[in-house]
Amino acid sequence: MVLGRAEETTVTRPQTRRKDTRERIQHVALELFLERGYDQTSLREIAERLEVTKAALYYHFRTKEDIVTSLIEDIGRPVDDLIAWGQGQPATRATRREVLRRLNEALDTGAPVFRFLQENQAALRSRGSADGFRDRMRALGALLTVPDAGMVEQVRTLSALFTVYFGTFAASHMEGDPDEKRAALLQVAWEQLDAAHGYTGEDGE
Amino acid sequence: MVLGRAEETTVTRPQTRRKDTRERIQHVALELFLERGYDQTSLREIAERLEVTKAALYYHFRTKEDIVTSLIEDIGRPVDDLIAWGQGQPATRATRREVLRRLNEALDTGAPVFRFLQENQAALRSRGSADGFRDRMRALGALLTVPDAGMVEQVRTLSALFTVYFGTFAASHMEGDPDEKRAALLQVAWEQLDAAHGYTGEDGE
Amino acid sequence: MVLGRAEETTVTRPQTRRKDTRERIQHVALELFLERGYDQTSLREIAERLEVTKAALYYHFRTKEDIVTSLIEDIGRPVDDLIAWGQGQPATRATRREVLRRLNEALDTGAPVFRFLQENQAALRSRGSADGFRDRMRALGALLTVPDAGMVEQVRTLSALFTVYFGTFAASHMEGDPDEKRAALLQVAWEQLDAAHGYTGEDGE
Amino acid sequence: MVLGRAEETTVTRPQTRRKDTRERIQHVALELFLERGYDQTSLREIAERLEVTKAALYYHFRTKEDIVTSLIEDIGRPVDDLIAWGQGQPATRATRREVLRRLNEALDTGAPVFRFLQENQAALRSRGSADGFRDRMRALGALLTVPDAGMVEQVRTLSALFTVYFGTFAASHMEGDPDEKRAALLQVAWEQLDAAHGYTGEDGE
DNA sequence: CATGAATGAGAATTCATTCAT
DNA sequence: CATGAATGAATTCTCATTCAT
Repeated sequence: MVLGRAEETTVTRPQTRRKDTRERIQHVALELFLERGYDQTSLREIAERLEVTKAALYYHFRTKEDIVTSLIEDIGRPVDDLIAWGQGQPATRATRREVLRRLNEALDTGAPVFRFLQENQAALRSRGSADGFRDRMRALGALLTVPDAGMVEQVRTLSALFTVYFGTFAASHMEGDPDEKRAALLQVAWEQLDAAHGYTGEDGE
Repeated sequence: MVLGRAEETTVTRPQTRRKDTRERIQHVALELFLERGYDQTSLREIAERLEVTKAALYYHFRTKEDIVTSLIEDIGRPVDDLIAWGQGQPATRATRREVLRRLNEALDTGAPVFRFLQENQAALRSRGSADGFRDRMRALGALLTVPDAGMVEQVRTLSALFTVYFGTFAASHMEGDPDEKRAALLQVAWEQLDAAHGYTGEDGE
Repeated sequence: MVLGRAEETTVTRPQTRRKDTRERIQHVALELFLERGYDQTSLREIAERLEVTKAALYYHFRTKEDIVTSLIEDIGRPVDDLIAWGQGQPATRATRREVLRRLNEALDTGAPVFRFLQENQAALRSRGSADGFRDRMRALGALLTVPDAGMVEQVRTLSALFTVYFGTFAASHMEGDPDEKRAALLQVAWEQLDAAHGYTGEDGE
Repeated sequence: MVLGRAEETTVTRPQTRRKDTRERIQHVALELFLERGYDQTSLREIAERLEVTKAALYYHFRTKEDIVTSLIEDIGRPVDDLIAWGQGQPATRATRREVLRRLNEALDTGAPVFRFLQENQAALRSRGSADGFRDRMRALGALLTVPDAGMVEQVRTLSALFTVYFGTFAASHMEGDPDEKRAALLQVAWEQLDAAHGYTGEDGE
């Protein structure tokens, strides 16, 4: 988008030994993984779009899976941090609201990778790449509930999580201002959270 | 060669196939697609698990994609019916509740295929197999909203749909009676629906 | 098409679905392994010389190593039989002589495979394919010695084994009648055996 | 070169390389060639075990084959000297005995390289690296025979050579004192030599 | 209905080698 | 002396698909 200007003059830079090849690979790989799916995306395609050779990819990543792993790590860390933070806080309404708010925020940044994980679950499962991810989602869920919650309360909590999580993906297909949409997701999720915990607005926790 | 005659008395089950082979293929294919992902599942594996040859699969299905298509059709029809029914009804609270109730029900039966679609989105997209599915989800969403709804109301509707849809998958990992879980999902989704439409329990629509 | 009679002159029979492809692969593979070494021989080359596709090889053998394994088994069995036979016999001079005689004979038939094993030891070791072979040689050696033999006696026995074994390979580069060469190898080996066991021609065992 | 000053105080051994890097490469290469075979050993592995980069190897050796060539030359020269010496001597019993004695000695020193050549014959043949070696063995054989020898005599000579040559490798797997084993090999080989030339211990040559 | 044999295309990966710095 | 980044060519292997029998 804001690239523009410099773009035009550079036509023949394939030879330019770049520093950022590793990141460029991650970027293009994610792009293609989203377009065509993980399994459908061959390293040849990634290399071609980058105008390097397949072997160059192998200089930077030991395997195809390694590329995916590096991608996941980048977004896994923020979520891990969030979980760690949440576990260190008292289990209050404020904490739960903050957890959802931060998740809502993290999803905004890492949306493409999250979507990739979401849409390629089966492909990644066999490779164990995304298994850690499922655990993280469960940990987040745990932060939002109370242990002795009834089934309906649990579902309401789950529902709040889904609203933020899946809502982010669905929202990208909806019209409207992105920030406004995000805010709406969070608001609704918060309502569900309050419903789950029987918070009516009168009594605090 | 000299089979014929002895056929009926045969004790060795290999012959048990015959007419229902087509369904057995669908069954095993779905099983493997869920275990290892669509792309990761080769026809060889399907054939092996069925104890037939690859070539035998080609007698029943023209291509690998055909298998998936047949699978989707089986569950697509119920959803199509649901959509058609919904579109023929007045846009009342009762209709919307019934739409969710039927979806909740349909998911119970067709859960494995839905999950397969869910987890293999990326793999199927390229082949156009599941695109029709996304459309169906959108059509369902449309049945639940009103045209001039605000963003928050839309999100609440979406949230209701997610609760039923994703909740079904998540619930399979939760402990508790399946029927009770299903009922809880529907109840929460209905609440969200009412919230989306500002229904307070006093005035009907 | 016009196969039958014309068979001999046929130039274009690639399409003919043959029965003996498996054996033809083994044959050509061994040929190439001997010419260029195991690692240097690619499946592409084997396929080309056979005028089939690489994939055809994989129909008949699961891996490249499997080809080698199948080759070794063919000659391993005769040697195993020989060892088994030897172990069932009393440890007399006659038995030892017979062991060498049979080895001399087996080598004549399986010479190419033995030579292949001999010249590709390092290449095969890592794959564990030929390890069983080393064991067999040792077992043969054991059949020829007595437990309490002195070092010099052991060396003489070893020497007899080497004469038959390595002599067969070296002999192929020497001029002269093959049968006569084989007989000479055996005669010398027998002499060494007698020397090893202090047999002078007077006293039997 | 410009290292100098800091040189002495260095504690971190990585620098310990320097001048002897070439030899260290030869050493590690031989080690790996023996462990995994020539073709199976990649320059990457050699570099890794040496804790240098692949490119560093190329500073010392033009190609992978050059490494092997340098290795062979190191042991080829002693054998060449031995051949030259033998050819300059009268074809007496004493000369032949001395040839075997020196070979026995040379094998002791250069055993690993000899073994490498022995176990990688096929891999090296295609590259012509070891062909010179086969010639050398033949030249040695020629030094031990007389031109008009009968077949059995020739075999006995060959046998003497094999005893020293292959015996050295086999002996490394046998228990006992190395020097004693070597002596035994030479003794037996000498006996075979005498047998080949009809030397009974009465009449000299 | 089903199989045995085969193919053509393409995948991931590895290797020896190069060269600007 | 040595490295980091890259390449071109090859390799093993897998897959969906075909077809004569």
